[in-house]
Amino acid sequence: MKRYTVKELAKLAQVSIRTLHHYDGIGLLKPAFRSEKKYRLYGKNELLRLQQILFYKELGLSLKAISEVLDDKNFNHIAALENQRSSLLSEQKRITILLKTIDKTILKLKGKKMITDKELYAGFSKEEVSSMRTKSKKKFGEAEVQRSEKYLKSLSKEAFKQLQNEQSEIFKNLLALSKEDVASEVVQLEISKHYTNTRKFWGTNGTADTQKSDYKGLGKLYTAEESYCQIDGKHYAGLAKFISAAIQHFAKTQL
Amino acid sequence: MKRYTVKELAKLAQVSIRTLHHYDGIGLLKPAFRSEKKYRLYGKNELLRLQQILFYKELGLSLKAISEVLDDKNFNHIAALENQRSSLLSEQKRITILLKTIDKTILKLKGKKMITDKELYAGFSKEEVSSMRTKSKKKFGEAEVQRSEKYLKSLSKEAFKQLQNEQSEIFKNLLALSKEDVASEVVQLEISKHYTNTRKFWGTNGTADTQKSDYKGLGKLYTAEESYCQIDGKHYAGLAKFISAAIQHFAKTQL
DNA sequence: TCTTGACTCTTACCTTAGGTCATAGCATAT
DNA sequence: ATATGCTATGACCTAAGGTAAGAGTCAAGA
Repeated sequence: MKRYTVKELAKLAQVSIRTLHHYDGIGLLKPAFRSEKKYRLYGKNELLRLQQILFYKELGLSLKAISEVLDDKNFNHIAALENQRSSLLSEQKRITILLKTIDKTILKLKGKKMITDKELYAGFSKEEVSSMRTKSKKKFGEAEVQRSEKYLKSLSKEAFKQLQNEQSEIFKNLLALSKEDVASEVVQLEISKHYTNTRKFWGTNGTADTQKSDYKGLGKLYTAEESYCQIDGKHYAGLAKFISAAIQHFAKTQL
Repeated sequence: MKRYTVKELAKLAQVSIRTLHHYDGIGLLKPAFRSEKKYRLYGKNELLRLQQILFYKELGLSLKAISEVLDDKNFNHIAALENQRSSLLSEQKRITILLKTIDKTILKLKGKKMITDKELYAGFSKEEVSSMRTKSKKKFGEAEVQRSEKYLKSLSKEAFKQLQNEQSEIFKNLLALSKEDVASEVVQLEISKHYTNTRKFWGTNGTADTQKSDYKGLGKLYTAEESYCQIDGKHYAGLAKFISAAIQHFAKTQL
């Protein structure tokens, strides 16, 4: 007769060893017997029972309920299943209602505040954001990118404009500080604001990755395409280079 | 400005006081201030916030997630809602699959073992069982009755036949004992078996109610309609009266 | 004024289904 | 004999409160 150790049984049934310990503890699945050294040893019957347990668990029954179903030979499994079926049905109904509610709420919140794509990319070029997203996809996967995309698009006009204004404000401050050392505290403070603000545009603020190279890349982009750091549509000589240098320093020392 | 104590707020928002304590503890909903004696006092803003909390909770967000949504003014509620929406969608999909699985399993288990109505009422008259159910409904409510109905119908042919056989066996034993005193131990032991078995037919075995009057009613029915206690289709003079008397005694002394 | 009942406070243990250590005993191959 | 791997038990942790104990507080009636 084949005997399984905890590890073997766990692997066979795709559960953790802790789970087997737990089931033993609550008396849901006891080993066929213990070795001399108290090792748990399971047989075919236990494997079978474990599979039944997992089946009922998948259907959402609690371990206690499963105990009752499996141990009461007299009682019929069908009753338990029918019971669970009706629970699942009401849960399904509940979720349907919740989905309707959530959709209505979203519509209401979006209302006329939904910003257009044009407005979305007014602060950053479409290509720039698009490229950032492509890179992000490789790092974080499709789902995460879609999440942030949704976030950006769902920003209200007001919030988006505020972001733009903040960015513009930072540029102005930096312009005023453009005779300072790029490594000076005052300049680096502004850059730190710029970094945070930029990540809000990217929809990646709050994520673990500091995006060091992305941010450095943005700095270089400023020198290559000075139009990106205009202030109120006006160009200021040397500003792009100054900001870019400050960004490189920030990335090197902070990220 | 209106101030609410824990009890008032709890009642207003239909939550427990413990919940308010908890929300305070985790910083989700702090009282506007504390009285001199440390009593929590809430204002309108807190009521409003609590309502928002409950809304999101209803949608299935964790308290932690709710904290984040409500506290990050910068962050948009829509993102959180969209997120939750997709969670709910997959949950709905999962449940649909589970329901299919459960239905298939039920069908398989029932297979050809499902007993027909004809078989179900073969041992007891349809009217009798039906009347018992109607009475039970008043006592226990619809849900409980449906549960037991399911149980009865889900009995396998084998289990059902076994019940019938046991009932028949009891009648035979009682026939053999029909010269004994109805109050004698031997007779009362058989009646006790009959009682348990009958409650299995009724699907009420295991419930708290002893169904004293129902059971006594059944005894009287036996004398009124002797066909109910035939053995293998044969009628035995006086048997119904004997059993009925024994049942009355059992009900009086045991139930 | 004292007492009683209703209310409040904090502290703490309990619930599910295990996850995640820590510590120690056992097994096996080198 | 030792290194590696497996096992055991015990303990603490999670989410969202329920339940209860013990003590302080408040308002009303005697």
